[in-house]
Amino acid sequence: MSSKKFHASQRRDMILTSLERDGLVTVPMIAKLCDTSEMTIRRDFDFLEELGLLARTHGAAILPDSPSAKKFDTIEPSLDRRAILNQRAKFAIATLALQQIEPNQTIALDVGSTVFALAERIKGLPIRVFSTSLPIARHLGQAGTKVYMPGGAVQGSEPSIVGAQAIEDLRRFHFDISFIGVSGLAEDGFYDYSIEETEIKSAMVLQSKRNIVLMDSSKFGRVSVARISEFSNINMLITEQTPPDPLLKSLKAAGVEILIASSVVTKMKKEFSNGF
Amino acid sequence: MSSKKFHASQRRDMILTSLERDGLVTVPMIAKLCDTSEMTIRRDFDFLEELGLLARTHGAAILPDSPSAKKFDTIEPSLDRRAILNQRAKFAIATLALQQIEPNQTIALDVGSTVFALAERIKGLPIRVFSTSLPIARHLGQAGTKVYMPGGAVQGSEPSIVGAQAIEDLRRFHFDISFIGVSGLAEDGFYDYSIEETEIKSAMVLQSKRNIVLMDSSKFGRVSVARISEFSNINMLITEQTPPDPLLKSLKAAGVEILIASSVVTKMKKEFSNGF
DNA sequence: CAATTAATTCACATAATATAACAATATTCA
DNA sequence: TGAATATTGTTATATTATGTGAATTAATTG
Repeated sequence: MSSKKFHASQRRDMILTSLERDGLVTVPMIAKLCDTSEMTIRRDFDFLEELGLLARTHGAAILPDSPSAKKFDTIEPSLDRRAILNQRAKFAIATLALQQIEPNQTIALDVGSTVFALAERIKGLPIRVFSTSLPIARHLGQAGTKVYMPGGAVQGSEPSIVGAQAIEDLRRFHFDISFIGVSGLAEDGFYDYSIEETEIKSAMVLQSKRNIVLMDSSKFGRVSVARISEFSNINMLITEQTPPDPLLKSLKAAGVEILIASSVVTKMKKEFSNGF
Repeated sequence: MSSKKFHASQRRDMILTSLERDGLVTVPMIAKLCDTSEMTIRRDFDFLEELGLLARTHGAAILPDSPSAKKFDTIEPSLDRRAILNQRAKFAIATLALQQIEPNQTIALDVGSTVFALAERIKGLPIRVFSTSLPIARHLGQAGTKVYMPGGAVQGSEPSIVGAQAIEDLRRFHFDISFIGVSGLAEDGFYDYSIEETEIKSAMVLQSKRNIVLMDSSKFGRVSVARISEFSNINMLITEQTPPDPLLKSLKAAGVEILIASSVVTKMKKEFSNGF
């Protein structure tokens, strides 16, 4: 009868389909289904795990615990991957960040995967959102939350709006809180590796009552190309590990409040503890 | 007997047709079908991959994870599917559209999957691009082509910028050509199903020397909520099938030039026939 | 906590497929 | 037409995917 050898892509399709349907697949299951050796299926599992599309356990493969990664595969691969990496930490950071927001405030969201994690949790809330990030605007727009963007240019690796026009547009807005993503933290301030991005971020900071930096600990001590802001303009830093001593001292000296997010996932009664 | 050899374009057509039908084609399959060597088919696969019409894997070729489809629609798989099916038509339309562009022009790109197909082919060219579409801006930005966007709001199902601010920003620009995507064509003009979108499109039309509508034939005779423009403002319509008679007559009466894209895949000497 | 069993990894053999270089053929165009 | 160009076919070589069985690791149980 039909010689039923499938190609790699077909097998992987079948794996993902079964996985979505049943929530769990075993190696022998798929091996029989595809009429192939178990080793091959194991290698397929490895491959799909690399992409974050499934998680392996002993004896089976299950859905990955990455809610954002899978559903929104419109996200840029690079961002996508970064987001998966420290997803737990980012989620915890976003949770703390969320608690800083109050109803009917106007919030500015910068670019970056950590800020994106916050955007994911923000949807549907009664707030006004402004962002320079294309993925964030798109994601929230799709979810029914209106997002305002400045005009300007999209250019370079980051999917965000930059340039003189964007900065000028920004000046017409005022925010209750800006959430800033950064790529470096040194003793004299926060850094980013793109000059265009830092210009925007700096402008954003100036238009906000409060400025909160979101960063995961991997960026501690990293100095990038350009400085976004001195510590004195930043009111709060939310991260998931205590910064090393010299940095900590500088931050505290400048009056930056520091929140450490515990990555332990706790169940919350409501989406908010602050009365939303 | 009929061991007639096919021409390259015929083979490529057969490849794409098989691919659309089965979702996967192998080199030996097509080689037998076309009575030609496997090497030739591999070269055809390479060629079609370059154009983004298929994706190669070891041992087979599969549907590309259609950038145009995926990026436009995060949730609905059925829509996704349709986009893949019409991909060839969109590609052909985009090819003709490309030939309307000349070096150093300023081009406005509207939203929609057909316009996105054009954006995909535009990258790297020496032109200035303006767009209200988030996916297009992002895609081109990533590819190194700078894109200007208006400020405004992102809201609703379409990932694009709309609203009063966007329209105001638009008025400061002037374009050599606007490429407009539409969702309906009736005897009295072009239509779209979102009122916000039509406002933007109309504004865009007013800022352009030439206006070119890109649409595939599935939209013929479909009337949506709001009219974008009368025919008289549109200079050209590019599609892949001749519109039915009443429409055709109205279009011609209004002086709209009509280009019918042939979906036969042909090799081009250069990326452009118009001297780029 | 061994002892057992199942699952996984590893290393290697083999088959399938891809690539590169060049020869042969067809096509184009002056 | 004949030279120039592009396409196709052939072969040898490299790369990749898969299968097998032994060695290793993790879970289970008495």
